[in-house]
Amino acid sequence: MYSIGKLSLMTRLSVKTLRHYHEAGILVPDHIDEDSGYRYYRPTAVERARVIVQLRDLGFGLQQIENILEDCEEDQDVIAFLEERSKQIEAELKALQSRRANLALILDHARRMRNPHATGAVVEKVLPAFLFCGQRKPGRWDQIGSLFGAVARRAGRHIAGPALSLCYDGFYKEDDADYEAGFPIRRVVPGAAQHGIECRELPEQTAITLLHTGPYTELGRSYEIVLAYMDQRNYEMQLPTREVYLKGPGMILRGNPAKYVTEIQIPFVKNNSGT
Amino acid sequence: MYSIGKLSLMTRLSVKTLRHYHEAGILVPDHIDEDSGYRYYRPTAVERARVIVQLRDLGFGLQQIENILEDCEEDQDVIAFLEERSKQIEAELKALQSRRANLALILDHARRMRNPHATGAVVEKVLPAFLFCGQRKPGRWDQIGSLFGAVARRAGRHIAGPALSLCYDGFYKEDDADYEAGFPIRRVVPGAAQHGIECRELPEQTAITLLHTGPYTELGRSYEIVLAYMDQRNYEMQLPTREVYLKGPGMILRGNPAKYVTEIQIPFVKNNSGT
DNA sequence: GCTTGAGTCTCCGGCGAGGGGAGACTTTAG
DNA sequence: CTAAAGTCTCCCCTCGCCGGAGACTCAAGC
Repeated sequence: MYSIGKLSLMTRLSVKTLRHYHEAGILVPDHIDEDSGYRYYRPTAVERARVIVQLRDLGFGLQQIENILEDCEEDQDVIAFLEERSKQIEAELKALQSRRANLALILDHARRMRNPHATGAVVEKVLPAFLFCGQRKPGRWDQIGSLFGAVARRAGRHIAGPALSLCYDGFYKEDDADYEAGFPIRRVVPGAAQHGIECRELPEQTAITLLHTGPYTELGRSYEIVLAYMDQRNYEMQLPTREVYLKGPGMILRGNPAKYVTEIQIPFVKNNSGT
Repeated sequence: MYSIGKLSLMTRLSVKTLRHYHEAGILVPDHIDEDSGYRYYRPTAVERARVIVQLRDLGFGLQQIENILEDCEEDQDVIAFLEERSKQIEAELKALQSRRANLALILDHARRMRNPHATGAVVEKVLPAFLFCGQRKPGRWDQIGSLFGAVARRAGRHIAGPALSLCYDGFYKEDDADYEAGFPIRRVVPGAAQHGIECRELPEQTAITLLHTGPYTELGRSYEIVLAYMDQRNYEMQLPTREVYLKGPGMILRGNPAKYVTEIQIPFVKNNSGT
C-alpha cells in the first residue's frame, strides 16, 4: 500500500490532483485509515492512474473518464467514445485553423500598412496598371465598410495592397452613390465571379493625386483643392475616380479618424480644345 | 441611448454577457440611472462590442482585451499582441494535432483487433514472409510493454497488424531474456534505424502454432503442449520463435488477462537424421 | 519516550467566461 | 391603472485543478 505522496511520485500527478480524482470517483484509495483519514493505495492504482492520464491527454473530461472506466473492460468498448472524441477534435482543429487564418489575414494586412506616407501636396502621377478585384454595388457611401469586408473575405490572402474604391459618379452623392470597393490582388481570385466580385486589370492612367489626412467627412475640402487645380489647367476628369485608403479604420480597431490617410486619385486627360 | 436588452439584440451578446463585460470594465454603460440602476449605452457601444467580439473570437481573454483596448488606438499597436497570440495558436494547433494523431493510432489499432479468433489446437502452418519493424533489446520480459510503446511511436501509421515478439533464447528466461519487439508494417519506416529500430523482411517459414487464451503467466503450459507435439514428431525448433499478441492489454485499458489471446509460433524443420 | 520535521487531512477560495435562477424592482404598452 | 416584459443584484454552478490555513499524524533520531 502506498501513501498518497508515494503514489504522487510514481504517477507524477500532484497530491492535490490525486485527492481530486478520489473526490471525482475515478481513482479511489483502496483503504482509508479511519482514525487519521490517510489514503492508501494498492500498486494497481499506478496502472489505473496511467490509464486516466492517457485518457485525460486525449482531452476527455473526468466525468467522461469515469464513464469509460466504468463501462469498459477492453479497448473495444472504448472505440465508440474515441470516435466521438475524434469528431470533436476535428471540429476543434477546424475552429483553430480558421482562427489562425483570420489572424494571419489581419497581421498580413496590418504589416503591409506599416510604412509611413508623405502628405499634403497635389501631385501629377502615372498610376501603373494593376490587377484589381472588387464589387460594384450602388448604395450609401457609409455602407462601403461592409462591402470591403465581403470582398476581403473572398480575396483573402491574394490581397496585395490597401483598400481602394472606384467612384463612377462625376460628383458627390451620399445616398445613391455608384461605387466599387476592392483591393489590388496578386492574381485572379478563383470563384470570385460567383459572388458578384469582378477581377480585372485596371489600366495605366495619368492622374492628379492628393494625400488627404483626416476624417472622411473632411474629404470634400481636399476634393475642392484637386478640382480647382484641374480646373486651372483645363484638365478633364476621367471616370471612375479613385480613393486609396492608405490608413483608415483598422480591421479591429476604429482608430483615430484624425489620422486617417486617403489618397485621392483623379485620372485626367489634358483638354486642349478649349484653349 | 440603448437599454441593455436593445444592445443585446444589436450585438447578439446575451444580457448576462453584457453585464459581465461591464463588470470586467471592457464595455461600460455610458449612463446608469441612479434610481433604478438600469444601464444605458450610447450607439458607439455597438461598435465597441463588435471589436470585443472580434478579439474574443481570436481567442483573447477579457483581461487581454481590456489591455488591448486601453493601450491601442490603431491596428498597428495591436500587432504585438496578435503576434504573441499567433504563436500561442500555433502551439495549440500542434498539441491538438498530436492528440489527433494519437487518437487515430489507437483507433486504427483497436479496429484492426476487432476480428475474432479461433483457439485451442496445435496447427502446422506456413507463415508467409512479411515486412517487420522491431527493436531488439535484452532485458526482463515484463519490460516488453514499454519497448512496444517505443516502436509503435516510431512506426505509427505504418503498422499493419498485431504486435509480435521474436525470442532468441531457446528456453525461458525471465530476467535476462533476448527478445525483439515489433510490428508487421506496410513499408519501411523512414529514419527508424536512427532510433535502434530495424526494418526487414521476415522469411517464409513452416511453424507449429497454438492459440493461447489466458494470462501471460500461463503461457508456459501452452509451450509445454507445443514442445511435446514437436518432440513426438522429432521436429527441430528454429530460432527465433515468435509470439503474436492477437489480444492483450489494450493501448488504453489493461483489459481482462483471462481473455488475452496469444499465438505461439515455433518455426521448425523436420529432423530425419535421428530416425 | 520525546521531539522534530515532513507528510497528510479538511475546508475555503480562486481561476475564466459566462449560465441559471430567485426575488425585487422598473419600464412600457394598452 | 394594470399587466407583461424588462432589468436589477445576489448567489451558486461549471472544470480541473492550485494555493493556503490550521490541525493532525507518521517516521526517524536522540
